[in-house]
Order: sequence, then structure tokens, then C-alpha cells
Amino acid sequence: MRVVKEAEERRNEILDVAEELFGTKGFDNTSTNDILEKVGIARGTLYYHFKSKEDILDGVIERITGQLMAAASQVVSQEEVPILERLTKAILALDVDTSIGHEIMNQVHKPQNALMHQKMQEQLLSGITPIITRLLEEGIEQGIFHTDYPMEAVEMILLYANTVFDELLEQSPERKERRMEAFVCNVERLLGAEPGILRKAIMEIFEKQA
Amino acid sequence: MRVVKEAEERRNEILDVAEELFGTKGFDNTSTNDILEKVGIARGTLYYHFKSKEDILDGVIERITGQLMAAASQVVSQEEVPILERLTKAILALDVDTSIGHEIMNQVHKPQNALMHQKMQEQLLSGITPIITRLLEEGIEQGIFHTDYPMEAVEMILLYANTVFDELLEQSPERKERRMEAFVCNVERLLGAEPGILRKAIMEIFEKQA
DNA sequence: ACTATAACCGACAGCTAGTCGGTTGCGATA
DNA sequence: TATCGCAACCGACTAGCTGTCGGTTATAGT
Repeated sequence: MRVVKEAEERRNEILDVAEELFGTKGFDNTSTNDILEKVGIARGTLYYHFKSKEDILDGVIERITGQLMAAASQVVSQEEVPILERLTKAILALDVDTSIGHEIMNQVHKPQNALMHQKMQEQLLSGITPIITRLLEEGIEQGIFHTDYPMEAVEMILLYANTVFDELLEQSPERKERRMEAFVCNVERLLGAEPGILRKAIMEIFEKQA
Repeated sequence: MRVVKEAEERRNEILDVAEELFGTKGFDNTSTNDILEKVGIARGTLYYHFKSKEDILDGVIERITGQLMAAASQVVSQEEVPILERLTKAILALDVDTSIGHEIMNQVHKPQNALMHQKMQEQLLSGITPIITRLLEEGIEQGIFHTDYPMEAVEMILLYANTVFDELLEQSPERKERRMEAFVCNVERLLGAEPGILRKAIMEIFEKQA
């Protein structure tokens, strides 16, 4: 049976299926056949909407990073919220599984998904760094942070957060906590903030939620 | 014509060719046929020595990281050299193309080589972090560094160095210099060293070489 | 009702990684 | 020196993959 749909709708159907399969089986272990069968279309149709398998991956990643960046932007732009709180929330939005992260975030860190991980990291770094850097500069004006290299500090923080936090998942709770403490402390140092001030801000956020 | 060699010799021949091809064309774009033709062996022979294409990649990476780690260890163990100098040299040994790095280091950062990059990073991080952490702890005892989280700080530094420095290659000289300054400054902060002290140490090393 | 075209189809080509049963050189043993 | 066993080697073959292409059909606009 033949069903005709508008290009963008079909495109999104394909991306939905691809995102799920890439997220559960990984990019290399998902064949284009897996995708087109699950969508219920023929081979030619798939390649009518995407020029290659990698092009599909790019589409999936673009959708996700777009959503993540929008979320981060939204957090950062809330000028009535204290800077430290905005900073924390913006960083958390990237790692903790928000409603956006989906399954992908879990699988993205396995060696089989190296390409996905790298592309995602590239997009996120280049897209989110300027957003958070702006926030940081605001904090510098307010005298909360002190650094001559805000952008480079942000890069370092995001890169570390994006790479190491996932290996953390299968660690013991004590190690996890120590890692978090270390991370917070290192962030404070990089940003030139008063020691302990970020830790305090984070705890306040969690108390507020409880 | 049939030539018989000892297993380890053949294995190294294969690794030599694979390293060159992976380094110039990337892992995905190198077929097992490319390798076995260049070595001059049959298909079955290749799979007699390696159980899969990925197994070959692992072999290549293991050889390189092994050499890099040995070089770093050697630097760190020179107890008569000041700590700051050893630290600098140990980190530089990883990025600047030493005689070890070969061609691979240039290609390792392209998106097509994501798997290579990831495996290499994993090996390097897990292998070199403890080596440099030990050095850092020595510096803490001497009162040069101050941090409660030496290992995590080292992780952050190595990760950043390994990821960002290569993108740096195609930047303008001014940007490059600024990046280096920022990096040095951020390292000082993470290690809890006196501001400017690492920068001074680095300049002394370069002057000594000149 | 007609037509242009966007969306769709599926057979096919060309490549790939990995398997397997068979072969050969070589060192050990007697 | 004769022969025996095994490590090293061979290459045809399988199964599966991505991407192509000429042809087909639904639908929107006239």
C-alpha cells in the first residue's frame, strides 16, 4: 500500500525511528533497512529524504542539540533568577536526562557510538559555550566571578561535564559524590568564584525543589 | 608465493600498515582488503592474527599509547628535575608530535575517525592520569600545589588538552596564543598554584632549549 | 478532466567484514 | 635422514550493507 505524506512529516517520522534505533542499538549496528522497515517505507523513499545514512544521524543530532540549546537559552535568559542558580540549571540541563535527552543520552557514550558522541559534543560545545559565556560575563560584572578567560573556562567545564559524567553512572555512590564535589570545587576555581559559594547555591536549589 | 614468518613479526607488519592507512585515510575508509594487499598476505592470514577489524585498531592504539605512556613515565620519574618542568614536559609529550605520534595524531581528530579518537582518549586518560596525579601529589607535599582533588583536576586538564588543542591547529596565531595563555592560567587555578608560576616555568623551558 | 511534479517504489550493483576447509613450510623427534 | 604435527597461510565463499536509478502513483492546481 502506498501512502503519500508531506516531505517534512515523512522526514520527522524517519528521524523519530532513527533516533530510537540509534539510541538503543547504536549507529553502526542500525542498518538503513532497520529504519525503513520500521517506518514502513521503501529504500528509495529513505534516500529521497536523506542523502546518506550519516545525513540521517546529522538530522537526529541537530534536532536534539537544538532542543537542548533552546532549553539552556531559556534558563539563561531569566534575568530575575540569581546567576549561580541559572548557571547550575543550565549545566544540569545538558546531562541529567531531561525530557529531551531521551534514550540517546544513555547509549551515546558506548564505544560503538563514538561518531554520535563526537558529533553531539561538537555541536553542543560550539552552541552552548557562547550562551553560558554570556552568563559568566554577566557574573563577572556583578563581581561574582573573576577570570580573564571566561570562554575557555566554560569550554573546559562543558567538555568535562559531557565526557566524564556518563562514566560516572556505573560507579559507587561514594565515588559519585566525591566526583561531584571535585567538579564543583574545580568549577569555582576556574570561574574565580569564592570557594564554597557554588556548592551552597546548588544545595539551595535542591532544597527548593524538595 | 608463500612466505612463513613468526606470528609476532607478521602481527607487527600488519599493525605497521594499518597504522599508516588508518592515519592517512581513517579507520572507516580503510578496508581490510587495503591492509592485506599492502602487507602482501591473504584474507585468511589477516584473520588468523586478528579476530576482527576493530581488533586491529585496538592493537594499533595499544602500541601508540604504550609508547606515549612510557615517555610520560620517563619524564615524571626524573626526580632531580623541578616538578613544574616535569609537569610541563609530561603534558607536552602527549600533544606535540613527538617521534611517537606519527601521522595518526593529525588524522585522529577528524569526524571520520571518531572511534579511533575515543579509544585513544580512553586509554590515555586511564593510563596517564595516575602517572601525572602522582607527580601532582609530590608537588602538593612540596607546597607548590594546593588541591583536595588532584586526580580530578588532572583528568580535566588532560581531557581538555587532548580535545581542544588539535582544533587549534587551523586557528590564527593570535588566537592560538590566547588559547595557550588561557590554558596555562586555568591549569594554575585547578592545581592551586601561585598565579603566573607555571607560565614562568614554561618560558624557562623554552629558553633553555634555545 | 488534465497535467506537472512531489513523493514513492524495489530491483540492482558494488563493496564490505568475517568464515572455513584445505594446504604448506618447518622444527622436533627418533 | 625420514616423518610427523602443528603453526602459519591461503582464497573462495557467504551474508549483509549502503547507495543508485529508472519507473510509478497520488495529489494539487488549473
